Amino acid sequence: MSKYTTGEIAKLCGVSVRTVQYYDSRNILVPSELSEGGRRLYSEDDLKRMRIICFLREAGLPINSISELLAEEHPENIISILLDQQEHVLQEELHEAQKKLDMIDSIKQELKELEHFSVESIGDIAHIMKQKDKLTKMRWTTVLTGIPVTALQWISIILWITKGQWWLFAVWACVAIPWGIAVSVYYYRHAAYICPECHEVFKPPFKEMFWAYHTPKMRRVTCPKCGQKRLCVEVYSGRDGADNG
Amino acid sequence: MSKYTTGEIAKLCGVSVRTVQYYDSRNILVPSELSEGGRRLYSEDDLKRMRIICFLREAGLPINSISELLAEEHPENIISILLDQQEHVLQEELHEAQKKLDMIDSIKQELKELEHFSVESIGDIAHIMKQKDKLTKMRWTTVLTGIPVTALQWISIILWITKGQWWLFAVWACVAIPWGIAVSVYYYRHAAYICPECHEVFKPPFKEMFWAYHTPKMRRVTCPKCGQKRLCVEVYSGRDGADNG
DNA sequence: TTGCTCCTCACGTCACGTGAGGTGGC
DNA sequence: TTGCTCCTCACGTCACGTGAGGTGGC
Repeated sequence: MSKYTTGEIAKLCGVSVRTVQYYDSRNILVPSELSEGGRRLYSEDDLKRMRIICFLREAGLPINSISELLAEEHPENIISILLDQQEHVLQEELHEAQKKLDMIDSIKQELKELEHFSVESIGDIAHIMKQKDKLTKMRWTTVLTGIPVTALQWISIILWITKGQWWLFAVWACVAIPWGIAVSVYYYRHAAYICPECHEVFKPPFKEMFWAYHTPKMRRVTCPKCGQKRLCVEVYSGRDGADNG
Repeated sequence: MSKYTTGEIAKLCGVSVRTVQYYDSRNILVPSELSEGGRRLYSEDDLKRMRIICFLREAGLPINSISELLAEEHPENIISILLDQQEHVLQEELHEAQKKLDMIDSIKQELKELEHFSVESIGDIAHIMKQKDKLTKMRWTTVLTGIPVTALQWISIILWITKGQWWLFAVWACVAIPWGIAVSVYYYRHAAYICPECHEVFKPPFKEMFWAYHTPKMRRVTCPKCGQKRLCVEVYSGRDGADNG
């Protein structure tokens, strides 16, 4: 029976000498013999055991679990449980990593759209991203309730021109005016803006916001903190107060 | 200016009190004030900084990197680098987790096919899985080189029966016999078997192997260690000796 | 006075990596 | 004798979690 040294076992199993020593200290793989000088000597069976340990470690099983498994009289009872648990853990890890990757992609995207970058911009990006879903939902609500109103508008105009039926246009006006008011109030309530200079999150007065120049994502409003009128990124705001988001 | 306690900062940022204290000890978020009793008091700016830290931590950035980023005069220079690095790290993690999941699935698959399970079976599974690709390749080589030989066989038989042309069959025989020998030798050289009882990896004599009953994955051969004739799982073996795999 | 919160040690986590300083074995 | 390998401490990693024992602040 040939005997293997620590280094040989390590090389055969593709791990470091320290790892082999560590498994001894943890009583997971104790050498079957010691030389007179105190060196570890491993048997053929030890090597087989080490191969099993390394294989299970490659699947990510913690050494405690491996230790229990190898000590078990009836390993068939727990191997399936261990594998199922580990599968669960790994799927969690997978989702975690994927979530973080998505975050990083979003941050990169936002970074591109920023003009002046500072540390506080990261806070703005965080704010924008955390409220992104709600903001998107709010915008869709506005657009979707607008579709029937707009449709009614065009139909009524066409009917008025082609057939002289003005009453449908009157109906449209009766619907469109309350709708316009409701949507404006709803939008005002849930929108806030981030100042690109001082990074304040604020709500401008209704009148200013209503008439302000805007793009799909920005609006030209006055920051109450620095007093400047700038193009500010729109974000969702749960309440009327902007500070407690 | 309102001041926040450790617990308030923790709650507002969704972390533990210990985490807030830890960031102080690591000089990442030092409270801007201390009470007379030695309690940490955080300002509004501290809260903003904490939110940035937590946001970057959620993306998985290490606190050292966050610390450097926040200390930097021109963070725009390093934020992109940090994000790229982190993206790399996360993609690695993703692949690692996926690899481990695949392994676990394979182990589960092999477990189902085993009859008697013991700790050593795990070693067998490891052996089977590590050589799986090579074994598959070997089997495909056999099958693919066999296709033209078989095609020639049928064509020559049909020609002989329908048109009485026997010479193509003679050509087939001249090809098929060397091919059969070559394939058998090749297969014998690269196949080994695992005894389901004593878990020995061995090569039976050519003659026994050639005539033995077999299924696609198993062959009924005699284990040289325990001396029993059993259905043994076929594995790939690099050399003639079975021990040094 | 009573809860609640916060404070500082100080050790634990997980599977090793990395020296330091010394020695076995060919 | 000279390399090479191996030995045992013992500390470091990473971002906190978890008590212990004590105290601030309403």
